[in-house]
Amino acid sequence: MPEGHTIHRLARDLNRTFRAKPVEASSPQGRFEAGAARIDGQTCAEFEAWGKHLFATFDNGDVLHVHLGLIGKFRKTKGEPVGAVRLRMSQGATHWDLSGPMVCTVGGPDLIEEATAKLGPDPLRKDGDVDEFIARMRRKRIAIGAALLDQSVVAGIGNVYRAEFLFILGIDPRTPANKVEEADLRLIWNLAVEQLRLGVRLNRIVTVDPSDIGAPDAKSIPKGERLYVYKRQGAPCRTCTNPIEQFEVAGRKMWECTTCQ
DNA sequence: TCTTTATGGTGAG
DNA sequence: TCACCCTAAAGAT
Repeated sequence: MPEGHTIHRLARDLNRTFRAKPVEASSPQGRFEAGAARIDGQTCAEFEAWGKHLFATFDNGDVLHVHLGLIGKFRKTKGEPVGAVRLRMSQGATHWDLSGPMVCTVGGPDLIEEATAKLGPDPLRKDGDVDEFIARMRRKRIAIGAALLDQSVVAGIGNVYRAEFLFILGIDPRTPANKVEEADLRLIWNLAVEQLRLGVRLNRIVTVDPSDIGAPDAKSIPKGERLYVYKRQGAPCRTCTNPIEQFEVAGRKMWECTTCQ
């Protein structure tokens, strides 16, 4: 399920299957027949991610653009398609099935530039720039809790990470973005780099520090203990035991500990 | 077997 | 701010 770490992990895994190899493409569901036909038989140059956007470039310059949205999935399988599969990409007996994407289009070489023009820096990309992040935050009067979801400010953070980052750093989500200290913005960026990288490695979001709950490492933390505040309304804060509160920021559910933040 | 929810985003009013 | 899009899994009955 997709925040930036999911998409970067997908790019990595898809490259292992398809990079420099010819691709078979089809649309079992039938809603992407023309697009699938256009890339069918082409050789994949590379998959790459920018924030929550995923791109595949082919040797002839064509580009596949995928955005999973809230419910999209891109899964590896050896079997027949299950459910509504918009796009199946195959290499030998290995298939990758895409279902429920918000965006699935094929275009020319300019597609990547067009799709990323409005995106802010991505903490997982080599070209991700903390000063650009700070500059974009400086221009925002909206709450920091809303700004972290704004993909034109920073690309790849979603509803789980924003709640968790603000808890970890003890920042009130309602603080206007342009009033957050530059030092704190730097801390947010650095935390995003660290946490999203961990998310890619584990292929899941784990923000809790293992030592906080006596676990040997992040990978071994059981489900239900991996997050500090997300979806934990009423549960005791892992730091101060006060109940976590739920409210809304930018039209999305948000959780916080009013004592720690 | 229902209904609800979801780690996202757009476009209309 | 709201309706809406896409799909599947989890939760309620």
